[in-house]
Amino acid sequence: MLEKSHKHVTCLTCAGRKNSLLGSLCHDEIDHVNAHKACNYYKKHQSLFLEGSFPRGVFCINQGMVKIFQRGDEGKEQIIHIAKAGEMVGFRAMFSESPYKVAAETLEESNICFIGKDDFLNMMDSNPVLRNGIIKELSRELSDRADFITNMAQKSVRERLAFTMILLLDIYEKEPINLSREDLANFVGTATETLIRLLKDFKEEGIIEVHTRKISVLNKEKLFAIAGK
Amino acid sequence: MLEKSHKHVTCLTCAGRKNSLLGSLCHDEIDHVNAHKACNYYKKHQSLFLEGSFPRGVFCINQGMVKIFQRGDEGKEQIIHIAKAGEMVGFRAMFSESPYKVAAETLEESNICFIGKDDFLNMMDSNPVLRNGIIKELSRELSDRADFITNMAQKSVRERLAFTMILLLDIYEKEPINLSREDLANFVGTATETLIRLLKDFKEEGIIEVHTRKISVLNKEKLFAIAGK
DNA sequence: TTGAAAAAATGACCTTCATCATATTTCGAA
DNA sequence: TTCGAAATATGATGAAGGTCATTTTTTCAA
Repeated sequence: MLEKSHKHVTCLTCAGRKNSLLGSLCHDEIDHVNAHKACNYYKKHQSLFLEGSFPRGVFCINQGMVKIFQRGDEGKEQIIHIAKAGEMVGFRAMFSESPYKVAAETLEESNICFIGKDDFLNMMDSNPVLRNGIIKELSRELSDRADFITNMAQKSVRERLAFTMILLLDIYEKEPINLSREDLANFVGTATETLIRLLKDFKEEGIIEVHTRKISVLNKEKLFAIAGK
Repeated sequence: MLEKSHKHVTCLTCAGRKNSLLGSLCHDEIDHVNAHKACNYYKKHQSLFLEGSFPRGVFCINQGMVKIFQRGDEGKEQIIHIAKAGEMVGFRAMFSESPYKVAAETLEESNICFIGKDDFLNMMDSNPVLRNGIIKELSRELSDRADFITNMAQKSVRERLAFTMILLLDIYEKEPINLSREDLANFVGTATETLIRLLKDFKEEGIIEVHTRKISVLNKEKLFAIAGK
């Protein structure tokens, strides 16, 4: 259980920061962020921002997990990305100076800090390493999304599930994957029923092990083989 | 017919530049780009770069059209984007410092200039407007790709075709859409046969008019209605 | 601990769309 | 201008996967 008070989390000791976009900050910059940011505890299934709302800054995940998704015409969610500790969320729309086209919601209880738009932009102006890191990150994500699109267009649901599970292995690391069947289906881009049937197949093929909602991968190689490349 | 010699196209008079990312360049900068860039005439179906190759700079389309695509496992192309005059191509992979994950090929004869990586990066360092324009552009594209993914996941081929035709209207402006059925299918993400059948439906419904390969939209509103939102 | 609601699972059915085969039209080079 | 190749078009068929209905399991709050 995380600390529920809005206790200040300091960037200095933030475990995720080292390898994050803010890894390049000098002491002065960290002090400034620390002084100006807001820290918040989020329950499971709490919203960070909604589609259509206007970005006021960026969210920095200290602990927890956040799904980034779009709602299609009939309200079905399409999950675009799952962000974990150390990742920053919400800066894409901020740069494009337009309302969010995606929404963000915690998947589990989380500690998330908020850095105001002006503070962040000023920091970017004065810190070329941060700036270049962000450009690099945006480019990398564009490339990931091209893959995502091609997968969607050309692969079967079974192949996409394997691909998605490989992604989730990176996100959950040693932990078993802990997503609702619905969220998993909305990430793969399929119906919940179809997803459940495929999970059963994977289970019978010895690829995964399931304990209620938690999924552990037993055979990563098979997943790669199914996902193709 | 375009000029086939590798005659130098000057940025000063380049029609596309005003509204492009390079619109903010001052005289000195334009002179510098002009002096250092290479201009090339490309035939139809000529490659700018291949998946897996290493970015050495950016391509700037003076005239013509370029498809950006990925090849899936069985060699089928998925078109991610179609770039037209004024657009720059190839800078995403350059920033991410990794090989191209997409390929680029002309759809028609084109004049395309090339700016070397170092020249371009130097310019970005010294020109904040250019820099911010690029960050904004990258962010905008990320948002477009999220839409693309959601469409792929949740819409029928018919709906996606309508959506794609709306995109193509913007790209081709007053001109009729002039893409092979195969390219169109690879943009929508479907089989060529399915695409042809749907085009026939659209024709019978009075939404489009077809002269051999050229497609004119007669009823944009219906397209919007079919595409949904 | 229990009972109600949510999530997961299973079955039956049917639509969409990919695939394969083949015919027809268009294009481009000789 | 013609011929061969590529692109476009059409038909038949089947599989993948979506939808709806129902059951079973899990979760969570009283």
